[in-house]
Amino acid sequence: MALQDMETRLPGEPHNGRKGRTSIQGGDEAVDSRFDRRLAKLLYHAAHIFCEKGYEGASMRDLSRAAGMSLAGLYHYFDSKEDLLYLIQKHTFRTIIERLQERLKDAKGAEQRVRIFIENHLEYFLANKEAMKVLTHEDDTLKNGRGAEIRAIKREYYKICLDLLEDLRREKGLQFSGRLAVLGLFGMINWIYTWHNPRVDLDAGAMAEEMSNLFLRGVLNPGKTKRKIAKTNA
Amino acid sequence: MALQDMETRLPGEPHNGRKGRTSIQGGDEAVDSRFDRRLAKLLYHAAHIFCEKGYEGASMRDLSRAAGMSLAGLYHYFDSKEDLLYLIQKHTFRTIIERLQERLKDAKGAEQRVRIFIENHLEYFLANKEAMKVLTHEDDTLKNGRGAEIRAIKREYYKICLDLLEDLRREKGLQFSGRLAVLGLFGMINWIYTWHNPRVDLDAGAMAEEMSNLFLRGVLNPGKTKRKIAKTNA
DNA sequence: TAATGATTCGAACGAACGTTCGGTAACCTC
DNA sequence: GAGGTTACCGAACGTTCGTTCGAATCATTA
Repeated sequence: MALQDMETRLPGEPHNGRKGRTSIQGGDEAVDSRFDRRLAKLLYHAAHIFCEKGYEGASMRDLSRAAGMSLAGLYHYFDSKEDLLYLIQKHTFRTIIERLQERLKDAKGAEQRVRIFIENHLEYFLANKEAMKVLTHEDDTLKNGRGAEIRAIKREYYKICLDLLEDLRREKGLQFSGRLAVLGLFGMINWIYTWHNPRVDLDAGAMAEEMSNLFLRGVLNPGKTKRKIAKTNA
Repeated sequence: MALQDMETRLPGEPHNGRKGRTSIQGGDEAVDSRFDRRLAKLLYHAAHIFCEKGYEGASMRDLSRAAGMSLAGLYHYFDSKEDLLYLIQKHTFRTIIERLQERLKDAKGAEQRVRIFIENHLEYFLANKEAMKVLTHEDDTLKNGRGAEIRAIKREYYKICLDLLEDLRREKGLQFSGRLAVLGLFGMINWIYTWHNPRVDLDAGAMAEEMSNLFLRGVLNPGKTKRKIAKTNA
């Protein structure tokens, strides 16, 4: 799901005194109001610009230019530049988790579930490169309340992955540090935004398979390479 | 080697009309001039601030405060804020490559050499966290000439790693994509700056061993997990 | 000691920043 | 078509930005 198709803003936190969702009645599928659809387009353009110039380096004037809207007009849709980043990150994170949980529902076997985690991550990552780079690169840009909220979602995602890996460890009777495995895996799959080139590299599915193999072989195989008992080492 | 101990500025590109190294004669070990030592301290403080706030988010006034020098006084030592980032990145990159080549000199066996690569990277990374985060995080911040130069060094480092892995592949008669292996490995070891906590995590040496094991088992073990011929998969 | 260059500074420059305000146009409801 | 809300904009606000300039201080050497 791209940022353009974003769901409506939750009514919990009204914006500028504006109540949450609007235009409920009337048309058949009028779940998203005009407001919500326009906001989603703005978030999409904002993700593009934050991706290109970084959050600090991008200006609201850049966004106004890209979105074809006046500088002042932007503030009808969100409170501040910080709010903008927050909305992008929250939506992106929530969507990738939601999709993951959907896919994990009917998956059996720890190894298979880890594979699904990687595949889901890479598929969404490569299909939404810009928003995912903003999520990944502007990792600790947000401060205070908004920052804490994003960090909580991040911990939730981390925890899902950790649980999957510990299930795998239990199921196969292995020994490895869950924390190190999770973070090593995250490194592999998050680093992609720095190098992936669709004209050179595999597509998401193939990439997920390769990375899954690389990672799972590393985790699954016995630790016979311990230096002290190795005989082939100098 | 930390940024404070940085070598003298190369004479090739004088600064503000200033010639390169000075104060050659006189004292015994006067390799670094006063200028060079002061510049190195400034780069150290700058790395700290760029690390904390990001390049765009950090201001020259922040640096002037941290370094205890007036805003105008800073410009005696470098041309611009961009030059500052360039000097940090170049020195950090050159140093890590230099150290690597030193260590690779007396290393035999492809596997052992890959282990040395990882160990060197992690040791330097964790001993110089701030400069390495600036190198890693502000990856494509520099543009034009300075950016091209840093990118060239990066390619050089990448190439060293790729060659090591392809030696390994040849020596062990394996089959894997060098590009994917290099970038997967870089992901694992560069991602560290986002999570490593010295009070919780292993030190550099132990971390290098764990990551080497994880990565090497993943690369070395046969690809029996191919889905099409696997029998245990659904 | 005079002279020379290295080093540092206060003050200011113009530009760009995020945000706000008052007003206008468009839209929807009655 | 009147009235009220929503959407949008031009212009400006006050602040901060990177950088520069001329002068003052310091160290070194002639």
